[in-house]
Amino acid sequence: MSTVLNTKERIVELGRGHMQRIGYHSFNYKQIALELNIKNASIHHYYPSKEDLGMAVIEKDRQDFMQFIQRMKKAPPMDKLDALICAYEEYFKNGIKLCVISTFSASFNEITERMQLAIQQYSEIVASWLAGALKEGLESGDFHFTISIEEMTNHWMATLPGALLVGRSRGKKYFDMALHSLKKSVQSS
Amino acid sequence: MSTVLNTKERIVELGRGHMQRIGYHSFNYKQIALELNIKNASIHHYYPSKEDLGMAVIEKDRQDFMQFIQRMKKAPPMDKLDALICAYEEYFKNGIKLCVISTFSASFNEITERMQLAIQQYSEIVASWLAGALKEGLESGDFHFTISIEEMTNHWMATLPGALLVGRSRGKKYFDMALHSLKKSVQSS
DNA sequence: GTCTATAGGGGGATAGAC
DNA sequence: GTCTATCCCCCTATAGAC
Repeated sequence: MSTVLNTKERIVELGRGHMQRIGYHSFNYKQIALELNIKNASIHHYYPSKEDLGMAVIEKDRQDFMQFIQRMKKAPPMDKLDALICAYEEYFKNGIKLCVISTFSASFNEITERMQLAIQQYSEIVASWLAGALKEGLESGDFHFTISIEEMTNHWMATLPGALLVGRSRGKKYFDMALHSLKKSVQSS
Repeated sequence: MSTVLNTKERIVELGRGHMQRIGYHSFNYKQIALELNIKNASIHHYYPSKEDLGMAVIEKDRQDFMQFIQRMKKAPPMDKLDALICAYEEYFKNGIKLCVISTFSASFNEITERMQLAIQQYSEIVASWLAGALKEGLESGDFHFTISIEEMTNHWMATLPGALLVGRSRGKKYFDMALHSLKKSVQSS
């Protein structure tokens, strides 16, 4: 399944990584151009404006998440959450990236309305999936918590990006601790 | 106690607000210049480089937090946490600002080492104070939780900025919910 | 589809007069 | 301290050749 990416796809992949590491606005075309050994102008051939590339990054991440949902469809609830946490551990390893949603949320007041809307919609997809997994685990007896599913969903939605931010300022120990606490939160509260 | 600010102080205050709303790099001198009815060059008189202003913002916020600590010194533990939460509610009201620590954490990979260090140190101050308040409440019987103080501290350190990010993408309802859950976390877990 | 060349704007920073 | 004027770099974006 190791797919060979064409130039357009590689631009999105590289752009996504840079944006997650340094933010949407600090990212610039030159970084990608160097890595792909092409010129700035060539990137504009695929993505005429930076907003186009930003939208493509959001869309690609959303599609990847939809595939993730599919892959985990029949997995036990705890495996679903573990897989999500694992994704965040990978972000941390690869340069303490933020997730795409928090990357654009951090710049929310300076991105276009189209991008804001895309992020809002993407957020709801993640939240819905999380709520589903939590509900499933609660009903199967795998999870034990007393707060509402909506609250627990929100708890996860806030803690995952929060852990990455804390990891940047306070280091890996506290990033790990936050994820560890998060996992425990579905086992008794 | 309503202090009249001089120009240098007003620059820091305005700069801090802008950085919290749109991020350190997106912030520029012109915005402040317009608000103060002075020219770009005049700001450079007070803060020769943008890094100087960034450092001043971090330092000012740290000092404000130290004063906050002093003010709350004799308050009951729950009042301390309430006051902290109240500060975050104010951030949300005033343009969904991020706190200063998460503002610079979001740009952590593209600020100077001096600024990174200042943010790291500031983070530890906040964490220490939080740990102290949590310990106090635990010993006084005001709080009830079973995880370690360090874990609960970290939980707060991650959730507060996480709530602001979630508030940006999902709206006030979920920001409020996150803070509400946070408050409950010291009352039974 | 990739290149060279360049337009065009933004923004940090400095020099020097007042 | 504040101004005008200007430098200079960076970055997005476009035009047009190959």
